[in-house]
Amino acid sequence: MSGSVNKVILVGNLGRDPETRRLNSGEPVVNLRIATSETWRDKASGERRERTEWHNVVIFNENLARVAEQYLKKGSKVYIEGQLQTRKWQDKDGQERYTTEVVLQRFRGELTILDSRNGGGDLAGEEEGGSLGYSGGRGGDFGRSSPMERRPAAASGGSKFPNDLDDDIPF
Amino acid sequence: MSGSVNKVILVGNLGRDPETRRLNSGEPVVNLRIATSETWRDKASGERRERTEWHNVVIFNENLARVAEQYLKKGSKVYIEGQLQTRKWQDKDGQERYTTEVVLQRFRGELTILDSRNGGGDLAGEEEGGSLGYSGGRGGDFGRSSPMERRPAAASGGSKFPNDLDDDIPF
Amino acid sequence: MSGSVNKVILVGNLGRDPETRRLNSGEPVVNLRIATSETWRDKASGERRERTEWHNVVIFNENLARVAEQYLKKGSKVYIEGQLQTRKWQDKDGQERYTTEVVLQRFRGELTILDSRNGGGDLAGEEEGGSLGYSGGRGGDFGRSSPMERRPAAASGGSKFPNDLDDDIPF
Amino acid sequence: MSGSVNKVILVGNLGRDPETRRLNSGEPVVNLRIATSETWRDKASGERRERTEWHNVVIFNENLARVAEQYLKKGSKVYIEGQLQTRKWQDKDGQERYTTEVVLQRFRGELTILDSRNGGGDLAGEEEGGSLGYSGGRGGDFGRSSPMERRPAAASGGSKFPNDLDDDIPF
DNA sequence: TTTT
DNA sequence: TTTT
Repeated sequence: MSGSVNKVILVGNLGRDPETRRLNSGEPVVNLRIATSETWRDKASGERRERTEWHNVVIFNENLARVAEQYLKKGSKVYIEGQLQTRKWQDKDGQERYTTEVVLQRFRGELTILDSRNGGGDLAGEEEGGSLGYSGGRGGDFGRSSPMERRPAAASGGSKFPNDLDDDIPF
Repeated sequence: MSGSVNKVILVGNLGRDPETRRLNSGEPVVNLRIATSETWRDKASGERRERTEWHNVVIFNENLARVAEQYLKKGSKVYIEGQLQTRKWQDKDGQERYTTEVVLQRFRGELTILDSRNGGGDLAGEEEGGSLGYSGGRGGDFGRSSPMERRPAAASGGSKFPNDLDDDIPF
Repeated sequence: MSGSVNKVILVGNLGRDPETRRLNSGEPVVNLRIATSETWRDKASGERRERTEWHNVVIFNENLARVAEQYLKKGSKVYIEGQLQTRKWQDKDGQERYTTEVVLQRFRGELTILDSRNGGGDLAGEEEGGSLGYSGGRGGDFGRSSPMERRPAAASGGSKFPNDLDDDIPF
Repeated sequence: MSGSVNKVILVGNLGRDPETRRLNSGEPVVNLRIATSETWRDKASGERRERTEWHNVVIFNENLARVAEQYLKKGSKVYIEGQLQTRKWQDKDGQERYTTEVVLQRFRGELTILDSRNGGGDLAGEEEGGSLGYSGGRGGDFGRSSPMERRPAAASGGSKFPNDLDDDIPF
C-alpha cells in the first residue's frame, strides 16, 4: 500500500571488512555485517549480561557503496539508514529459505562513519574524529546553491580523499 | 557493544488480525503481520509497479500488547517502533533456520494507531481520526505532573475505552 | 562536522491548508503547520489531559512540494521526515529573533500521506486507505529496474492522479 | 491528536560541557548544546562549504540526565533521541519569545555515547571505544529475565562505573 | 560553542 | 564476526 514507511536505523560496528560484488554495469554492491548490542545488569544474579545482534546490510546506493568500500573496515562504527527487505532463496536441498536484510537502495539510505581510526589509509593518521558522512541522493544533482535552499547536499570528511572519489562522491 | 542503536520504524497495515499468545505469567505477547509497500512507474514500460514487504512484529511490551490485542485488526494502519532481532529455530527436519522480527521489548517500543475505522468496536462510531497512541514506558510510572516536566506520558483515543484498561494503560 | 545526523520524524495533522511560495526559478516552496499531540490521564486529578505541539515544516524538495501543494489540505494526516534548522530573522523593532523549522531540503526528506479523505478530490471516493507516498530522491533518476536493485523508487496512490504530475513525480 | 509521532534523532558533538539544574525534588535536568553539520562541495566555485546547526537538548529523563551529567563533556559525540517542544517565554522587554528544544521527557528518549575519550574520569584511560549507552525506561523496572523476553534493558560501558550509579542506572 |  |  502506499502511505507506508519502512525504515531501519542502526549504529554499530562492522564484524568484518566490507564485501564488494559488482553488477554487470560495473556498479559496486557492498555487503556489511554490523553488530549492535545491549548490556544490562541482571537483577537476580547481579551479573552483567550482553546480547549482540548481527545485521546484514546491502548497499545498492552507488555513492554509499563506494564510501563503504573505501573507508570502512572491520571494527568501523557507522550510522546506517535503510529499509527492511526479506528475500527468498533456495538452499542446496532445494528448500525455500528466507533472509532479511537492511537494504540501501539506489539513491536512497544513509551512511555516516562515526569513527576515523577505521576510516582507511587516508585517515589512518587522524588524531581522532575524522569521520565522514554522506546522505543518500545523487552527487551530480547537487552543487547549486541559493539562499532559499539553505542547505548543503552532503557531509564531508575534509580534503584528504582521493580526487577521483572527490569528483564522484559529494564529500 | 554499547554505543549502538537498533531501531525499526514501520508505518503499514495489518495483513491479518493480531495473534495473542500468553506467557506463563499471563502477560500477552502479540504477533502482528504488517505490510509496507512502494509503488513506482517503470520508465521502460510505463507501467505502474508495486512491491510489498511483509514484516513480523512481536510485542512483549505489556501495555502495547494489550492495545494491539484490543484495538487492532486486519487492515488497521499503525506506526510501529521496535528493534531488529533474528532468532534461530529448527525446522521439522532438524535444520537450523533463522527468522528476523521487529520486536517491541518489555517497556520499550512504540505503537500508534493511525486510523480509527479499523480500531474495533469501541471506536467504530468515531467520525474519523479517533486513533489511539501509546509510547512505551510503564503506565504506573506516569501521572504525576509538574511544570518542569512539561510532558504527558502517552497519547489517548478519548474516553471510550474500558475502565480496567484505563487503569493499566495510560491512554 | 561530518559524522552527524539531524533527523526529525513527525506524524501529525495539518492545522491549515498548505501555503505555497515560489522561488525565482518557479520552484514551489511549501509551508505546513503540523500538530502532534499527546494525551494522558493525570494520576492526581484523574482527569484526561492533552498537550499539542505545533511544528513549522518547510518543503524545498521540489517533488514533495508539489505533492503537498496538490494533495494536502487542512486536516490531512502526514508522515514527514526532515531536518531541524534554526534561522535568524529581525522583527519589526530590529531585534534578532530565531525560528526553528523542520526542513525538507532539495532531493531530501520524506512525505507520506496517511489518509485519503483529506487527500483532495481525486481521492475523495476512495473506500478507505488510498493514501499516497513519495520518498525523497529525484523522479527523473528512477524508472530503470533490474533484479539486483530489487526496489521501486517511490510509493503510489493509484492511477487517479493527473498526468502532468504523473510525469514529473514518481507516484 | 492521538495517532501522532514527534521524534528527533541527532548524532553530533557537544559544543560545551553539560549544564545541570536541579528540580525541587533534587532530580537533575541537564541541558546540552549539540552541533550537527553538513559539508558539501559547491559545484559553481568548486569550494568546500559547511553548515553547522546548533540544537538545544533538555534532559528530564532522570537516568539519562545522570549519565549526561557524569559522562559527557565538551566535544563528546552522542546519539540523542527526543521530541520537539517549543516553549514561550518573555524577554526583558516583556515581549513573547519562542524557543524550540529537543526534549527527553521523564522515562523517555534515548542517549548513547558514541566516543569514550570524552567520557569523563573513569573512562579517560580507555584506549578507544568505551562508549556507554542507555535507552529510556526506568532502571528499577529491569533486571528480571526470561527466555520469552529475549532482551536486555539497557546497554553498558563495562564495570568501571561508580557503584551508586550502578545501582540506579542500568549500565 | 562542537567536529572534520 | 564487532564493540565495551
